[in-house]
Amino acid sequence: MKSKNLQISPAMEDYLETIYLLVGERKVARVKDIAAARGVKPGSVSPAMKKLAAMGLIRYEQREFIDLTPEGEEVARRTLARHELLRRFFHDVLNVSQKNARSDACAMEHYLSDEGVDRLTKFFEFIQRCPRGSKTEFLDRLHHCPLVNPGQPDCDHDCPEVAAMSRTPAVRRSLSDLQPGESGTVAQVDAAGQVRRRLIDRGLIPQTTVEVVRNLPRGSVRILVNGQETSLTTQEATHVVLAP
Amino acid sequence: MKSKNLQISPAMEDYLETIYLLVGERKVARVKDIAAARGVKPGSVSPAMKKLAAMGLIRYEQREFIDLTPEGEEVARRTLARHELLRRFFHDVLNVSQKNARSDACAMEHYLSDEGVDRLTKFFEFIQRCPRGSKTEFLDRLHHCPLVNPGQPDCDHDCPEVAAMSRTPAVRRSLSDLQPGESGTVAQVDAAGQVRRRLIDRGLIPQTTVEVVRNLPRGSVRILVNGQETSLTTQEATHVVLAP
DNA sequence: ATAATCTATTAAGCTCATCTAACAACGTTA
DNA sequence: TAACGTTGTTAGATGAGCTTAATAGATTAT
Repeated sequence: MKSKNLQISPAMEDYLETIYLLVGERKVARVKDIAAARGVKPGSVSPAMKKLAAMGLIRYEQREFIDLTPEGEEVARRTLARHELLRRFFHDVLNVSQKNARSDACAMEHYLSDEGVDRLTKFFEFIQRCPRGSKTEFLDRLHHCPLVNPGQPDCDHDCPEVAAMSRTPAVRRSLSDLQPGESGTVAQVDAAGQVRRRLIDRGLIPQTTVEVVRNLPRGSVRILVNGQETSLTTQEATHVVLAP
Repeated sequence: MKSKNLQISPAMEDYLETIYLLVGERKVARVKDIAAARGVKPGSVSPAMKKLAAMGLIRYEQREFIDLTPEGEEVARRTLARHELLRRFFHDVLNVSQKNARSDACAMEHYLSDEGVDRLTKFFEFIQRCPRGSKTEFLDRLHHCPLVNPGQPDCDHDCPEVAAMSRTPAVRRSLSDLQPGESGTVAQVDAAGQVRRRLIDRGLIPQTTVEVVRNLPRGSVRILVNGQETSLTTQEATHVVLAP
């Protein structure tokens, strides 16, 4: 009696999820289909099925159709629920492309804690029910806010921030305005493409505190982010908008 | 010249991140410290350091202090930025406990796509800059909304939803009100603890369409969620609030 | 019924990340 | 300088998950 039942691994969860979906759409799951769906070879699937059968998660007789036990179905559904939750968050809330939303969700579904599931669900409940958080009131603003998405039409014709921006576009404090020793809080990374990525990758994300350590020759600054020093060109620093 | 430089693995990213943090707080990273920080044995660290050195990501002479190369530092910082982004989202936005926010972020940081990073950053920029999305206007409401967090004081004394709720608490349509053949959209899972988890795990998350297939004896219903059939007790079904 | 074809299983071997346990280098103290 | 304790390295083993290639069972066509 060897109890190998420590924890179910991401790969095994994926197998269960795949079987669940296959049974749902084609009534039966065969080794070949599972292999194709997961992008692995059939030779990998057989031993995995044995294992799942030994764990009591699938019903599996050699060379027969594969089906989930109630326990396996529970795991599959739970995994799929996490997947859907994450996929929707990335796609519907953050506007990430379907493809990336799906693949991000696919990898992260195995790691999201129960508490995370619960709170993410609450988030959707709020979006759905609070009039101030509802689709038009929050998601549309998020997706169309000209402060964050340059070129978008004004989300709200009485938004003071947007008005301030269009009247005096220069009224903003950026990282390049700080003197050595001064610090501020990042409000926005006002750049796109490579520059944006580079700045974000250095930890310059909103609500982070950043301090200018000293100015370097050749138009660079030495900064302190998350307790670590890095250098930035002054050019790059102008794209880091600070909170007032 | 064997090019083993396919992709950097999660474990290697973790090593780089750990070294980065150690160098930041103690100036030096030693094998022992890295092992302790990652919760592995020193015997696992040495070969990993060899590998990272071969990839040009760390500077490493046997038995000497370990340091990141500029390339390694870039990877470490990028990983850490993802970590912070996710951690903050879970903790600050979703109110997940520090502990879970950290561990969720720690596992997911390796899988979040560039697009996900970008959009999550945009989300924070919006929260920070849009007056309607700002801390008081959005996060506080999210965290204190009595619609979603029972027992919280009213977030806003003229919220029509909350008013409706307190005047006529029975005015709501739940899954148990549907007849076989009818369907609806989940707005909220109005339950806590085990019941909530069970319902969420079955895919009953907000914005999901659910159809009642038929009533079963013994007070159960057969439902269709995400193209799959499941059963629920009528008791459980009453906790699934549907959108009007 | 038999051959051809498809599908599933098995065995051997690979990579990754880890462990344990023996061993080597170094620094400190006696 | 000799001995000891700390730290780092190495070798060998493990386990998960995968591949490939050979083999075995089923199904279909002739």
